[in-house]
Amino acid sequence: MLERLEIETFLTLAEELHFGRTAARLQITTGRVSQVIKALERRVGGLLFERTSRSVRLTPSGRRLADDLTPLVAGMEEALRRAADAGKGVTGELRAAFLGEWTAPALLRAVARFGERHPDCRVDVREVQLSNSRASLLDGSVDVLLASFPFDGMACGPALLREGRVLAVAAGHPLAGEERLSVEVLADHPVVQYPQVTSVGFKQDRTPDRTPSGRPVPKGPVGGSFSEMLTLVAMGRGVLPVGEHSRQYYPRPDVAYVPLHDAQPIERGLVWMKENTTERLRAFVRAATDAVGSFHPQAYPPDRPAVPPGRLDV
Amino acid sequence: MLERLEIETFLTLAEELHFGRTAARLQITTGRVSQVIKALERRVGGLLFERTSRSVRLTPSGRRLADDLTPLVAGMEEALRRAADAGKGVTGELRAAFLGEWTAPALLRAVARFGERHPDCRVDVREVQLSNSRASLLDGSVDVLLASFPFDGMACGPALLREGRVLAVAAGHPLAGEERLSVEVLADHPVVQYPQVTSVGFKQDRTPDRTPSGRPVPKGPVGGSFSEMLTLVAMGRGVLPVGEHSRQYYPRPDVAYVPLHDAQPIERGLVWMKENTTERLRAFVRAATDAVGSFHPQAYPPDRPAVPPGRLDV
DNA sequence: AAGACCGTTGAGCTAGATTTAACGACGGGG
DNA sequence: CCCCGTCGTTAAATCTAGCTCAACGGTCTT
Repeated sequence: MLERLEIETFLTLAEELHFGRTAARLQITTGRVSQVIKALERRVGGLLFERTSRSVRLTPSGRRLADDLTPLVAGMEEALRRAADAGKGVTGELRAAFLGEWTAPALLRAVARFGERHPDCRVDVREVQLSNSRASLLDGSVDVLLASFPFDGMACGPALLREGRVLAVAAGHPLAGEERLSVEVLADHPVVQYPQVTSVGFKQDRTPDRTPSGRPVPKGPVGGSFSEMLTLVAMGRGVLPVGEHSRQYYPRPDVAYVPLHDAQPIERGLVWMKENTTERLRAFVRAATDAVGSFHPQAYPPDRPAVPPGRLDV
Repeated sequence: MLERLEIETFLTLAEELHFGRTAARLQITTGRVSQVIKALERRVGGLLFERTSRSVRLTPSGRRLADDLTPLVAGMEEALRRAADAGKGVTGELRAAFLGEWTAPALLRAVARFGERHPDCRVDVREVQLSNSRASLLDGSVDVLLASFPFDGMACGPALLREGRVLAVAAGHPLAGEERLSVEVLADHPVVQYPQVTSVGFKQDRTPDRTPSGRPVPKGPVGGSFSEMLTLVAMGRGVLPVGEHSRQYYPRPDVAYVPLHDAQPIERGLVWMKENTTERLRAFVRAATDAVGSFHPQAYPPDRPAVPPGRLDV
């Protein structure tokens, strides 16, 4: 028997023929992919891939193994699905939530797709706030949540939404007139801070304490909610990197949005407590991925073109 | 996808319907079996086994899942075997060794069975000594070894040989006339020690430093080889617990063997470096298991009757 | 009533999985 | 021609979660 990771790594690499993309899809590092494939090859006693730093190709026995394994994996997932159906695992109820109303359409698309596939399962959709998002997962009042990555301590699926970042500044701010900015400017202005309840990883992503070049970022005042934070920006108390969608969803005459051309995109996707990763939940994640398309973690472009947030009508 | 351990645990339990035997076969603890099955059930969303402390039964969905999974696992192993064949993984050469000539017949049986299944693979059989057994695996001059458990730091297959223990004492020793003894007597006489090169786990098993009740065992002189150790016994320098086979293979007028009625049996099986667990090696372990029968770790009786060492003619 | 057997549970540890970072190979562009 | 960016590999460092251990409660036997 092979380990799950060995099978998944092998089949993914056989499909992608690229270590970096394989790693991104499996949420591991390229080093790990290399190790796993190598171990598999040592075990089998022959090469499965011919690879240079320039190309990756299946060997004949590699192709054969991939062809043999693919239907078996499909069968295994099918068997599991049947067991979950029989055990009422994909029926019953699922509580899904979104965080920030502009993401609701994406979630509703996922819910619709899931509903087609599993008509027996009731899905509850609700909204959570920045302040209670974590608690709602922890106390079980929500099973799965569409939220920004990273969401520390939770399991997460692939990214479903991706958008560029813009810097929110007061209308009269010296930077307000710029065409585009570098994230390096964060070192020169106080940055409004997210509330305490949000996770360190999240804050680090949105309001890093250092610029990429290592310069410290001055901390501005803390806001309790997103609109409160925007108000602080409008008052000139600080600047705030936000997602592009804010332009459309939070147009304010007293706030200007300037593109940050060298920032990593913001990614959003489904998160849940890994302690209760049920088959039902997996089915929902699959439905969501199929319904809205997915991105693999930064650095490797998606195979299909990005779905612009604005076009996400249900 | 399921983890390998989940699949194996589930299928083994479905077959054994007993947590203890399942754990023994998989070389894990019953607690782990319980955890894994529970996790699987949580994931599927329903019970797979109905169990009391008295009985374990498959539920309908459990039976269904087992029936679905079994052929898939078989297919996976078949695919792997084919890949190994194509990649020359089960051809080439395999170096197998025995430790103590009386175990040679068992190894030769295994070699014969393996030869039938894999005529393309040349098998070299050789003998190693207590003193160089570990080194021969480490330096790659031997791939797999039939030796006593435990063999620290090496991977091992199921036990293939099992025998009771007897205490070797000098012919004139006060204990020489006894019918049977308890291992507790070890506390009352110096015990001849195995050479330094053997592993701590092995020495602990053969010449423990405490009796089961916790009394310290006095250490006698160290011998460099088995016959040297027996000579020390004959000289009255100490006693030595050995396997029953010694009666037949090391009959000495100056040494008496007295059964230890409450000692765990000595187990022997194949050991190898887990860093190069190749498909070829696995095939050999399977062949050996099929050829000589296997025991699962102490405590749970084997399904088939033990093959007495004396009957192991090739 | 006591004891043997069995599955469960939670705390705790350690081995193994995974990451990190440095490296060498390979092409393309200036 | 050389430098730079991309890519896969590797060894060492890190840390997680897989696993064991031990205590427990239930069940059947004598």
